[in-house]
Amino acid sequence: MTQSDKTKIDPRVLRTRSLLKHALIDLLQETEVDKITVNRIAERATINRVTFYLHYRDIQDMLEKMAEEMVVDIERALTRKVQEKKKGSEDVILLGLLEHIAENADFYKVVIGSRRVPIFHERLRDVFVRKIGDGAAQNNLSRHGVQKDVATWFGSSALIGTIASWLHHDMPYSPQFLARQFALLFRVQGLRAEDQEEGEYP
Amino acid sequence: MTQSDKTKIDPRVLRTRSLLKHALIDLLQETEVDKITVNRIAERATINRVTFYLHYRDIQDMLEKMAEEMVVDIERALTRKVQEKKKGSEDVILLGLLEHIAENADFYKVVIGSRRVPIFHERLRDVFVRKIGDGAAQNNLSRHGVQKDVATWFGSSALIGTIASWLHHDMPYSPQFLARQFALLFRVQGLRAEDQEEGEYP
DNA sequence: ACACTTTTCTACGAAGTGTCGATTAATCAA
DNA sequence: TTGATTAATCGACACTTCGTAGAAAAGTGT
Repeated sequence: MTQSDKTKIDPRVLRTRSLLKHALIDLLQETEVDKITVNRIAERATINRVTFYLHYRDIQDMLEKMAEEMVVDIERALTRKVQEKKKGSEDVILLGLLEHIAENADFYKVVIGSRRVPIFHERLRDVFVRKIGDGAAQNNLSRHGVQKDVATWFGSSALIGTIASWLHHDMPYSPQFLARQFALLFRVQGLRAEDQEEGEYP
Repeated sequence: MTQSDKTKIDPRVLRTRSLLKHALIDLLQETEVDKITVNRIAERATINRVTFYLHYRDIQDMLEKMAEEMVVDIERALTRKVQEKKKGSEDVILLGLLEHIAENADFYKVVIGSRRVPIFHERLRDVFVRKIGDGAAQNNLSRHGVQKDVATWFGSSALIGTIASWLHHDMPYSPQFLARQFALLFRVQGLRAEDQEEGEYP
C-alpha cells in the first residue's frame, strides 16, 4: 500500500514483495492464517518459494513487516485530517482514519475485521493507546474518578473493537456516521481530545 | 478448570486431557502459539503423541474446546454473582466476572491477556455482545443518538479489551476497583440499565 | 478373573521448512 | 551496448511435523 523510500529500490524486489503481499491478503480472504504456508503464498504469487526467504524470514516476519507499514499509513491518515479542520465537526481525526480504512477495506477487513491475525490488532492498538495517552484521556474522567490508564485501555479497546466489528459487518455505516457515533460515545466519556481548549500538545 | 458431567468418564481420559491442557497453558506461557506443536504438547504432558489425536483433531480444535469450556465458566461467573446483590454496589455482575478471572489468573493471562490466541477473545466477546445486547444497551444511548449495535460493539470491545490489558499488566487493580471503574465508565456512557439521569446531552 | 477401553509403541508416507550452490534473468551505470 | 551487479529461479538436501495404522501393553470397572 505504501512504497515511499528515498533510495531507489530495484523494481524487481518491489514487484516480488507486492506479489507476495497481495498473495497473502488473497489467501487470508479464503483461508485462516494458520493454514497458510510459504508454499501456498509463493505459488499464489507466482514466485519461487526460495525467493520468499530472500525477503522474509517466515510468515510471521512478513505479517509483522506488513503491520509496520500499516502503522505508517494509519498515522498518516490520523495526522492528514487533523490540519484540515475546516469540516466544522469536532470528530475530524477519526473521520480521516475511518475514511482511510474504508478506502482500503479489502486489506483492513482481512487484517482487522477478522480477529484471527492478532499482530495488526496489536499494532493498531499501540497507535491508539499512544494517541489517547498523550491526548486528553484524563479530562472529565479523573473528575469522575476514572484512572488514566484504565481510561486509555477502555478507549483504545473500544475504538479498535468497534472498527473491527464495523469491518466485520461490511461497513454498514458511512465513515461520517461512525465518526459521529464515536464523538457521541466519547463525549459523554470525556475522552475527546478537543475538550482541552488550550492546545499544549502537538 | 471445569469437570462436572453426570456420565462417569474414564479417569484415564480425564487425566490425559488435564495433562494436555495444562501442558498447553504451560507452553503458552513461554512460547507463542504458532511455535507450539503437537509434539511439544505431548512431550510436556508426558503423553504419547498418538494419544493427542484420540482427543483432539489438532491444536486449533483443542483451543476451541478449551474456549467453549471457558465460556461455560464465564457464564456461571456472570450469573453466580447476580443473585447475591447484597454487596450494595450496582456493579456486582462485573465483580463476579472479574473475581473469577482473578482467581484463575494463570489461565486467563495467557489466553486473554496475551492477544495472540484469538479464539478466546472471540468467544468471550460473543458472551459480552449477548449480555449487552439483550441487556440495556439502548437506554440512554438511543436518546443520545447512538445506534444500538454500535453501542454493543463499543461496550463489549471496551470490556474485553480493558480486561485483557488489566491481565496483561498483571492486574494492578483489585477486581473491586476495576468493577467500580467500569461502572463509572459505563454510567457516563449511559450503558448501564439502572441509570436514568437528566438528559443534558442532546 | 474377566471383558472392555485407553494408552503406548513402532512405523509409514506426505507435506512443510530452511538452506545450499549453481544457473538464469533483469537492472543500472559507464 | 556492454559489462558488472543484483535478484530470481532451479534442483536438491536434511530435518521436522503431521496424521494414520496395526498390534501390544496397561488401566478400569464389574
